[in-house]
Amino acid sequence: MQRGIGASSAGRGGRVYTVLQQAIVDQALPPGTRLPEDSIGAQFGVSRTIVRAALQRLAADGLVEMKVKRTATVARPSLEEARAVFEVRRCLEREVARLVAEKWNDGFAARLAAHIAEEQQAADGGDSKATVRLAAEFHVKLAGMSGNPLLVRYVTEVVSRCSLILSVFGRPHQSECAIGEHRTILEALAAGDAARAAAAMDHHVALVERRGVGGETAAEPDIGEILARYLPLAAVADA
Amino acid sequence: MQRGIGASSAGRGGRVYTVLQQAIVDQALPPGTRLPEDSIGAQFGVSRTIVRAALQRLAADGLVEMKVKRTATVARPSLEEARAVFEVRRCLEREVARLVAEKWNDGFAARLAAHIAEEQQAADGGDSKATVRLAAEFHVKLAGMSGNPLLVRYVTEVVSRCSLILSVFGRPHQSECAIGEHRTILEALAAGDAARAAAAMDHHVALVERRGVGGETAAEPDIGEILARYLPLAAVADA
DNA sequence: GGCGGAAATCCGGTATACTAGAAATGATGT
DNA sequence: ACATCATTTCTAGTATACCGGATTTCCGCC
Repeated sequence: MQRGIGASSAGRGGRVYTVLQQAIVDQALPPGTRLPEDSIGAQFGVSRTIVRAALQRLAADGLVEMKVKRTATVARPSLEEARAVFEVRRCLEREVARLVAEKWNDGFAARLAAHIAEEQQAADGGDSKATVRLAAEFHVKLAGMSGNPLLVRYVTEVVSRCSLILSVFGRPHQSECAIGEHRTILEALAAGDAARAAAAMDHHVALVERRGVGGETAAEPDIGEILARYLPLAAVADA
Repeated sequence: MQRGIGASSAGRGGRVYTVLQQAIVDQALPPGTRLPEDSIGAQFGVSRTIVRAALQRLAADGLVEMKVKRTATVARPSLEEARAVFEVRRCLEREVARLVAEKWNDGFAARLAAHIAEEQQAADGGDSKATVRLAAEFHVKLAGMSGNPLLVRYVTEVVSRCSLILSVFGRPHQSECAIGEHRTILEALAAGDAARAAAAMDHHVALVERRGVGGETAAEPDIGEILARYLPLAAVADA
């Protein structure tokens, strides 16, 4: 599993799209980062045409913001957007759980068990980047088992956006998906209990949301307040 | 309400996108229709760059097919795709019903009643094109009332695709959305009964699917079988 | 007369040139 | 010393040129 979340289409533009998407969900490119078409094109050895197409796709996915005549930036989701995305995600993933339970077979069980083992290994090894990526892939893999390509597309999109959201609102270096919760889902599916699987999934997504966005209103990152917190340090540095 | 389903973004490319989308869901451009970038650009007085971007968006929406090095065409959904789209649509619209029931208020009631009246008027006037368009807009409007922009986007997409699907599999000139079913949904919402509203919506979408795609497997349009049906006619013509 | 291949044509993929608007930088006056 | 305005630079929007692959057309051959 070298690939990230989305298997891209066009050979050339697809590369740019995939790399950018991975970089964004991996938080290698934090929200607000400028994404000038020229420099990115130079980086990849392609023209602006290609980069532009990739950025437009990313914008459609909600991962980058493209305002007219302004340099594209990595999206900085608002709290409302975050809630909206999680709301849709819960709805979609409940359906995924239902459908996968319906179509359940031993191959699924084996694949998911292997995936969870991989997650455990990454977590044990302290590889937090891999942990986050594998957690997201768990959900996409599950969606794939529903046999519904549109559902896969939507889940992929919504999971990616959740990663971005967590990078804005979540406490850093916190594993978003408790592996145990994935195990619980797998168990419910293996038991052939669609309702329990859907409930477990719903609960899991709710927990991810709570861990990431938090129960309170948590206010937009206020630049003034942040700087104020640094004033004492500046005073020390001055002395 | 002059606009069709999607309010587009960029002034220039948005125009092309919107017009093409409308033309496709109105079945003015039947599935399989070639969409050469040059001629479309000439038509709109813009360059291929713009048209290409619009086509790419449409392709992402599942309304056009873009294979490499091949002229884009209006998508011709397969039966499996059709089922997949309806499956997701049911899931999304159930959620819409739930959410709208939660946020219900008199303004919503008035707006929906007015919309349904418009539908009735179009149906009475025998304007089948308007009837179809208004039926689709009912669902998008409802989604808008959920207050969830992502949900609106997904519902819009999925409803558009359903229109296209019905144009392939549905009997022609059949009103897809019985207006009575819309009224039933409105009543359930007005009664503040979220569960009943969700059920009514689910039932409605299921009916739309049944009317369009049909209950049986109905097999892909088999070119051989279709031609065979014409053989007797050819014999007569020969005589 | 229908079939297969070569030439001509069409058309999509990509790079690039040009324009103009936005942001950054520096100059000028109070 | 600061604010305002001019200038310069950066970069997005769009058109267009060029290339190569796909499609069609047409001609000669069986």
